Amino acid sequence: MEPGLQTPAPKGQNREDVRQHNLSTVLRLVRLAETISRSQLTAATGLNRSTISDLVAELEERGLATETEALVSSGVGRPSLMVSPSENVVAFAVHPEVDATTVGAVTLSGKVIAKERVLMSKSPTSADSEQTAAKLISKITAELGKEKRIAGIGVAVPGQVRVSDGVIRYAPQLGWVEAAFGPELSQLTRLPVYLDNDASIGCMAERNFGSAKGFTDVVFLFAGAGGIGGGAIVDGKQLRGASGYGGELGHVRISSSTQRDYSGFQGTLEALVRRDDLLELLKLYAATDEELDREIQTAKQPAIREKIYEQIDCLADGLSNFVTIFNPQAIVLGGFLTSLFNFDSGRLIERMKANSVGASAERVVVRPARLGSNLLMVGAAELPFEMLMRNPAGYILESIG
Amino acid sequence: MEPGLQTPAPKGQNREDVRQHNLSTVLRLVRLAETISRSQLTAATGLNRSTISDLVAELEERGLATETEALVSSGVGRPSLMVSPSENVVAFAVHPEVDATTVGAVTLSGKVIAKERVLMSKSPTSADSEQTAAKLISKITAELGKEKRIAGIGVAVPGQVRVSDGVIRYAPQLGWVEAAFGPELSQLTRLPVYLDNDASIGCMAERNFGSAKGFTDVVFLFAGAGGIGGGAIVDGKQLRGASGYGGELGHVRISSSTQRDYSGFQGTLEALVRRDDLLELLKLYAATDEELDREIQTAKQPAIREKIYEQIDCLADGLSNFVTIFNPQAIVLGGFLTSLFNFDSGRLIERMKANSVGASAERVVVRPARLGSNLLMVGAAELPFEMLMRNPAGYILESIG
DNA sequence: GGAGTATGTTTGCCTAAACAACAAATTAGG
DNA sequence: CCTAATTTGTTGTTTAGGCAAACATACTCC
Repeated sequence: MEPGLQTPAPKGQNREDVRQHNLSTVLRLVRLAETISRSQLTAATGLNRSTISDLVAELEERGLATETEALVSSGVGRPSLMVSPSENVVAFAVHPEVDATTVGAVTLSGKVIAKERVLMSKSPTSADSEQTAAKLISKITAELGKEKRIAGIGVAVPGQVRVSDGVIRYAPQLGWVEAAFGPELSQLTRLPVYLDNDASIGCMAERNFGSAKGFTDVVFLFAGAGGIGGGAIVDGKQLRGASGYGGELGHVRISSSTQRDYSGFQGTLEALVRRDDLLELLKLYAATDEELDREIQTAKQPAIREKIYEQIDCLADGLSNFVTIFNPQAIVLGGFLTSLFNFDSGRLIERMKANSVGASAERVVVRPARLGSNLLMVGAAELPFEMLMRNPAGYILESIG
Repeated sequence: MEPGLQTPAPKGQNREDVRQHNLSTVLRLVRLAETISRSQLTAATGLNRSTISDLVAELEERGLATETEALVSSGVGRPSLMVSPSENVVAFAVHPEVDATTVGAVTLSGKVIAKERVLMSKSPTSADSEQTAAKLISKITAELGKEKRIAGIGVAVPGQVRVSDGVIRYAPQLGWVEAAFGPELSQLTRLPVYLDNDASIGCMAERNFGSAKGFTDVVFLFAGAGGIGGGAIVDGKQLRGASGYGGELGHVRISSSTQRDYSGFQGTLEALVRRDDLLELLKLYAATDEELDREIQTAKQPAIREKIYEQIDCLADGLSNFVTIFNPQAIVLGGFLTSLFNFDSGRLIERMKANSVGASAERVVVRPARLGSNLLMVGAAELPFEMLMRNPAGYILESIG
């Protein structure tokens, strides 16, 4: 074995793991379908009727799923019982930004049942944001029914995260370096805290509940004030790479331009597709995405339209590369990129297909993101829910009070 | 569910699957280590001593592994028995090219025990190559000992393959379109045939037996006469994408240059890093990789050195993107790219790191490929071996005679 | 050569999935 | 409305296969 090698880690499977795997599979299917009959579960898993019965019973017993009678009959035979994810299992989502901190409560079924946003003084420290988040969490907790149970906290970080220990390695807009946000928030709230990069979280959210629901191979790009973030799902799993920093699609070089992006790289997607450039041309300062979108869709001035087309072309070049590399089923565009897409999706897609390997381009669909302002809430909550789903029987949910 | 959606396919796990999974895990570990003690297997898998004993016994019974006594003792206690992959399990590798067809026989342990190359008349049809391959296979089979058993045939295709049905979709250099190479060769030989793109196969070979052995996240690039092929291993698995055409890393656009690659795409890695350009400058025509390498390493003329540096820089830009996207543990360079690497690896790596996300670039290693002329033989044989390893108890090996 | 230690082997146990038989709830058809 | 056909849920039994414990074996160290 050579140094630096990660564990080969094809761990053996014992009997308990089988149960865990099957519970996990069933719970994932239930969440994916929102509501699904027991007979559909047997068909989808290949497990025996009685085994599904047993597994669903265990999920129900643990408060993770609920069974109801079928509303509409589906033909001949005894109607099958319907299974849904429990509405009483909740996770908190935290999104620290430079001007505000947002906290939400999201159910296992993906519904945002509470959301609070607090404006922050200029450039908060990591500790500031942690305390604000902790306060909001305790406030929201107090308003939740006693029957709810908490899976944990997920944090969407605008920067690089060391997923292993929950430390924010570098968040340029916030000015945080090596901030122990995860461990500290966990100490404040006495809840398990999981962190990830905001773009990765958005990608997962759109895959699980948005425009790319159920797909196994997805590319996600999001443009906001801080540049372009990206994420990819490869064969059903988030692309992370060896140390967890993979999928930084905004920093992919697509041109010889010397224009730099917010991290200083030249000719990258982020350097060439810039929300700020359009805002400046439109003389809009501090506009929301909605305002910017209105201006773009109704733009008349040739100079502005030309700039928009230029950006669409650059975006298309970036997408070409991702199609060639990933051969995805879907590409999801969020934030400001949605405006570019809506302005002339035909041009975008045509140019994308012209410059990518044909076999891969044939089937890919390009779509705007669907989750809007709930994107990061839903996605961040997926972090603790993912932990729960990996081991439904072993994961400990915190009761309220 | 929406049309075009792939099966969510989180299949349930029944009892037999556990046995299959464990046999598979053990066999993979045995192959990875070449020879490994039973006690190391218990440690690596987490399975019980008696379970490992049982699993190894089954592998031995099926002729997939052999047990020997330890040669050197490893300290206190009873010495553990050593397990190795069987030398009697063999797969054939086929590599059809425009001027020749090569067939090899490779053992489960990754040794090439026979190799035959037949020159072809100008531009053979798919049927020509199939027949040549079938003849070589039967010739080699006759020379193999009767105790050998055949896992099947793997074909390394210089082009796009529809892995699902073994049809070659498009092989530009050979001029084949929609050629049913797999089914037809299977009919001729009465053996199972699996096909894949040559670059993907090279990637897998270097990961399993070469410079990237044991790594979980690898980028592989190979430059030959036909351009640049690439492949990636993501989280231990070959990157394929939704329809199997992913990982075409040579066609990734890295510059605004209008120079076209062999598939007509502008500004791609393949368009800018060209073996042909150097051959022309060096006035070498039809040189082997070895000859070209000698000329490159000893190049004195400024014009030539400048061209080499230019290509190194372009290669570095491509690698930057792959580092940013994949955050791999290793990048493996094969064929002509090895010569560029050896000419000035410092410059290559420095420029690569300067233009990629720092956190990902920190740890990546860049290495020349190690398997040389056996690359595609070893890699193609992995296709049937992979099938065997997925289900060691169920996969049928053909006896000779 | 005896103590200590790690591994191989054998036996019975236990978990969880499969199976079979039966009960229940629906549709279809007269 | 009643019966047959069909599908699903439920219950008790069977079985595969991993695990633990007890014992045997082969090595090192003193």
